[in-house]
Amino acid sequence: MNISQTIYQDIASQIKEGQWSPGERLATEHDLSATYATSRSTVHKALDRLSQDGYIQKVQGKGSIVLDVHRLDVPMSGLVSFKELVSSLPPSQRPVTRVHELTLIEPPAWLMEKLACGAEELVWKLVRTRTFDNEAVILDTDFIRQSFVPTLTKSIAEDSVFAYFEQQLGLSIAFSQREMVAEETTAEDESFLDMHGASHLVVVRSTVYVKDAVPLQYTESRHRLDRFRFVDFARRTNG
Amino acid sequence: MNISQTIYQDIASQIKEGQWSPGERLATEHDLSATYATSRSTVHKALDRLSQDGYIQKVQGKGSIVLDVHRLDVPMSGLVSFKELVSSLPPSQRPVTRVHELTLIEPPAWLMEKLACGAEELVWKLVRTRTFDNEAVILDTDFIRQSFVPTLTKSIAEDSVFAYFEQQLGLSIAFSQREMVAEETTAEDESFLDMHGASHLVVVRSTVYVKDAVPLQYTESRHRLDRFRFVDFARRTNG
DNA sequence: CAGTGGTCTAGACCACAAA
DNA sequence: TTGTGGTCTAGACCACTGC
Repeated sequence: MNISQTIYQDIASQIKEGQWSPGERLATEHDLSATYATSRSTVHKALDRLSQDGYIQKVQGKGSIVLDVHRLDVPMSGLVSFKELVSSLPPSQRPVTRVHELTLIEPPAWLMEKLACGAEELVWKLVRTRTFDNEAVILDTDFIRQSFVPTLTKSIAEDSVFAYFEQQLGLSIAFSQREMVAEETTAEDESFLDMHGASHLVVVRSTVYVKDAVPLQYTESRHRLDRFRFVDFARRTNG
Repeated sequence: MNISQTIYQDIASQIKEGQWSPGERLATEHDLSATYATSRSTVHKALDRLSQDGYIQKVQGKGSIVLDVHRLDVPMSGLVSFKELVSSLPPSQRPVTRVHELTLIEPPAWLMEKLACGAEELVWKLVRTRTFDNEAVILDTDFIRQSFVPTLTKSIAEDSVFAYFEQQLGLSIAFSQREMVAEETTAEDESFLDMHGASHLVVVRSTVYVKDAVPLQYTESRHRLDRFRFVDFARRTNG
């Protein structure tokens, strides 16, 4: 763990645990560099990230002000896997994941373009529903390149494919591009989800990349409108 | 303008203009520091931001790889005002903004909480619709603290309130918190928007803060489903 | 092995806030 | 005026890539 990361984690958890009240000022960068026996640049970098992530607000000439962080809602911004997201919920509210299809397919043309792969390369097709309160409300379809993920099982798919990628396969995710739109309900939505006659749902389409900007996975996640929620934090950057 | 910002802008515009193909490698940080007659740290910071914003992917031991940036869609991520967002569209597709209400009100309790203001402080209520292709599809309601914005006129509201805040009042926005959900159509939506009987819309609620984490404005933006679109880029952070 | 980015240092000067 | 964060420097060592 970096010095910078350590400082970030320390202060972030202090703020999350309520050791700082909103409006209070953190120790100065100068003092923190002494506390952690490091240079001010290193402290500066840590506080920069805290500011980017909404924990503090830095004010030149004044100091670093602790913000109100009851944004424990759904931190869907950033790269958070479904499993991580779910583990922040109380057990009674956790969803059930059901695997409906797990097959190797030959990618159609549109998918070959999304995944930048050839026709000879097989792709895992994974269809899952997420059930909350006995109602299936999210339909996820993943397409994963077999050249990166040779084997995939139902039990992995019921748990977390990302955890499997990172911990078992050593595949580390570099970044993702995501798009959200609302679309009309299809027959497939009707058959997998408890739609109660709703005419639309929110569709999140994303491509996940490993390093070197190589596409690993393309996912379409269809959410029933009343179960959709997205929270975001945007800062005005200095540099 | 910073050295770091200059480097960022230079390379970002080169990539946007297509001077680099996806997959190409930028000059090394060492070479760039010579080119811009600066230190490697400064170049490093600039490339870090390019990587955060999805222009490049940095790979240790290898270099900085240019990514595919046809994410010219709607860069709603980050702090982009409606006016900035619109100016990226061709004139034929630009919306018409109509001001329906511009009044000073006494804030109700829920709003006093959102804006952290007292009952004696008046608040501007601004109701606007955005019309695309002769259809009103977005209904925006803004609540703005009069203590920060003493005067507000219809012509400013038809243009851009953010530009007015920053350029005329010297109020600089520090950050914003935003939430998106889908909700049922109300009678007010029906009266202001061309809903064509749609039962739901996407509601984006946001609070905009100036420095010191002081709330300036609370906004509710209601989008007809078929006109809603959100694009996002998430990187896996290193530090 | 050489070359790359990742991190860190010890110090400098500047812009801004508060007294 | 003092103290804060913002930026930058010149250099160092490390981790990783690719030959």
